[in-house]
Amino acid sequence: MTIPARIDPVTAPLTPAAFHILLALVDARLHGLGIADAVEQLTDGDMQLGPGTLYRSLKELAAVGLLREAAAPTAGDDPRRKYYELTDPGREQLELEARRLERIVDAARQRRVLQDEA
Amino acid sequence: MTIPARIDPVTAPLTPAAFHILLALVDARLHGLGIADAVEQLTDGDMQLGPGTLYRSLKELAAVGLLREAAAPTAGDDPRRKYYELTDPGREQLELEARRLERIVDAARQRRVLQDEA
DNA sequence: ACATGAAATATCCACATCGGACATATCTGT
DNA sequence: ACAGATATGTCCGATGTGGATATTTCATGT
Repeated sequence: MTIPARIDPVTAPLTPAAFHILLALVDARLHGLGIADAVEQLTDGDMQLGPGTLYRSLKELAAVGLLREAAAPTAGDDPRRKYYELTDPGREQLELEARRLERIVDAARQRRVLQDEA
Repeated sequence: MTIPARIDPVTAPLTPAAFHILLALVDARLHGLGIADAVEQLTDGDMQLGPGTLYRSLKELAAVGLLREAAAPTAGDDPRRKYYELTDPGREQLELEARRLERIVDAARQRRVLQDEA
């Protein structure tokens, strides 16, 4: 399973894959492939989760309690699907990581790397 | 040397290490360890470049022309130091990556992941 | 009802990235 | 001259990623 060594809430940089998965689950309960699709849309196609990264990440994120399996949102749903939802710690970590990225973008702004565009 | 496979300007996500190195060089000509220090300050200690990542990244970034070696800024400088400066393509790539990160942060904001703080 | 293709989950492997250990050379201060 | 700090560089093990592949189950057309 290779449980991630760092659950340390202070340093804890989430992997890009983990971050995007959690972000996709903020306001929607989704299943594996639904998450992959959501992530792709969310990033304008920049981030494409292969099945390897996708299911490994889901397994590990569930193992450390940042998300959990959840019941299907609708009744007659495809029973093969496994739905996931964010946990409270998951949302915390997501927020931490988002702030970390925000600081990076701010640093780039301070150095005028992001020019204004039309 | 393992020249990076992707110099593709469209998709081109810079590695975190490469991004921070280029960012550190935006308004300062620095040498290797100086870059590592700058990156650590820039990220509030989040990102610490080990010598492996540092010198490997510098070599590869120079090889693909995103930065170049430059003369020492001051005269009586430690001759062991190798200074680096950004190239125009380097600044372009930096800007692209910064924008990519900005989009991610925006997505997080839209989903109200970043709560206001005091 | 049945065959066919799509959807969904899951595993395996090869590759890229990373950080620390280690090595070597040179500078600085006492 | 000596000791410790500074600086660059290489090597290796650990981690993260994506594609190929496998397997099962669902949905669709005839």
